[in-house]
Amino acid sequence: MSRDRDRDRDRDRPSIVWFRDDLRVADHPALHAALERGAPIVCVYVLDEESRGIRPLGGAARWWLHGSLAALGEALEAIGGRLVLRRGPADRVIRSLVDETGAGAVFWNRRYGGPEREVDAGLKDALLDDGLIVRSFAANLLFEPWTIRTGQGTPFSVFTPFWRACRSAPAPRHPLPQPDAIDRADAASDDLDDWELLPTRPDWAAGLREAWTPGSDAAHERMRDFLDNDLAVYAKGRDEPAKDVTSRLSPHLRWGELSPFEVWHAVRERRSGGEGAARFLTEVGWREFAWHVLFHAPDLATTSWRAEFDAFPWPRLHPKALRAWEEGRTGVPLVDAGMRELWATGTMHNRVRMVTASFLTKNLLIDWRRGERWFWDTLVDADAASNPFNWQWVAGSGADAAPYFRVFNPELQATKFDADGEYVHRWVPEVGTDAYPEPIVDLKATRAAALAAYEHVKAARR
DNA sequence: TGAAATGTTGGGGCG
DNA sequence: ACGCCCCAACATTTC
Repeated sequence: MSRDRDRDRDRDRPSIVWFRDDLRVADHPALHAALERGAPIVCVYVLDEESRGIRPLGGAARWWLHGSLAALGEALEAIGGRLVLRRGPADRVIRSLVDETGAGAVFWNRRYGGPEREVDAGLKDALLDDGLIVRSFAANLLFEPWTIRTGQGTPFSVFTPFWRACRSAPAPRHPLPQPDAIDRADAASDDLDDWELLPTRPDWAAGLREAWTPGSDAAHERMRDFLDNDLAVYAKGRDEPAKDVTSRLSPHLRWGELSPFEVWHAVRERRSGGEGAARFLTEVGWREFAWHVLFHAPDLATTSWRAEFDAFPWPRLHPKALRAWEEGRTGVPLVDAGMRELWATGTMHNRVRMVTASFLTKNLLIDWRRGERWFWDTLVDADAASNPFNWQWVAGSGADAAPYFRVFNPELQATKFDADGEYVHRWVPEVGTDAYPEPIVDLKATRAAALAAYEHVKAARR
């Protein structure tokens, strides 16, 4: 810190704050640091579809990003700032922005995906070589992935001890205050509409608009609503998809409209929430665990975390079966309800995600990567860690995964968690009529076939 | 954060 | 009164 101060001889040269998966103003350490530095600030977001290994955003994600950037722009303008939009390879874009503005410092909050870390590390080196101040901050995870280690010094591969270690680590810091004024430096900006993040032909986003409001204000409002009304019944109600008792905070966290530090402390302050509060924080813990695992296995979206799963004999893909699953036409009511909810709203209830994923990988015997891709394209909350992590969890190839032989029976799951059929009828109104098709596969027979195929994995382990 | 098969137990009907 | 059978309820094992 003091070294930075010594270096920072030109303290009137602007600071650049590079916004990424942290589209908020409150509890934003990089912005906070820039304000403390004192020089005028350039706030920038870079749409990077070119850097090596960066995964292109899915359609639902692009829709969300548009709304979130618009909201962030307004939030910054409300305190005298402005959001500059640029497009291109991030290292080149940021460096040219430094040249244009004569910036003396660049601040950002850390990313944890493999390709993103490479971009950031390369840029940091280049900027330091040019004599700039460069600082990165912990903002989007409660626990930096490399700080949580087993007694052997290795990364965790099982959730429960991981979360126990987190709980005994230094407590997450308190959120930073919301800034009230920004002294801004100007730079040319793209027009958000020119990025064409929103769907046009066809406009499939009507259901998303109805279900969601991207942006930090809506995120904070949703959190308060959840804590006030749902936390008390969360522990029991979270498993029933017809009840709207889940937090629905995942996309807001995905885009950093809300920080996990804000969530952590808001929940802790309502410890009277009791069982619901503890349970909800455990779910936040699974998010942390997914990033911990991804940090140590950056190719999680393409490679089995358990190497022996490479021996799994996935049959040749039946495109019609995949398509039926994607479109909610499998003839299995709970599966179709979930897939239709996903397509319509960009989200799916957690329990139904497990059921639909189990059905794809075990009843249809389709590689989990296919499902992961579809969810990546259609979910508003898919991130580089949670999406592949949870797919591998269901498939059995992942860290602390459900054993492969755990096959969900969609009919039994429906009777257990949607007993009166409310959720199914909401999304599949024609169920029970002639208009609804027979199941495309026999649940019992395909379950047996999946278990038989799994024998190859067991053999490979030996 | 399974499901199904298999095993065990105990109440009650019945001859 | 007693043994036998059935079967639900629950527990354990297996995949």
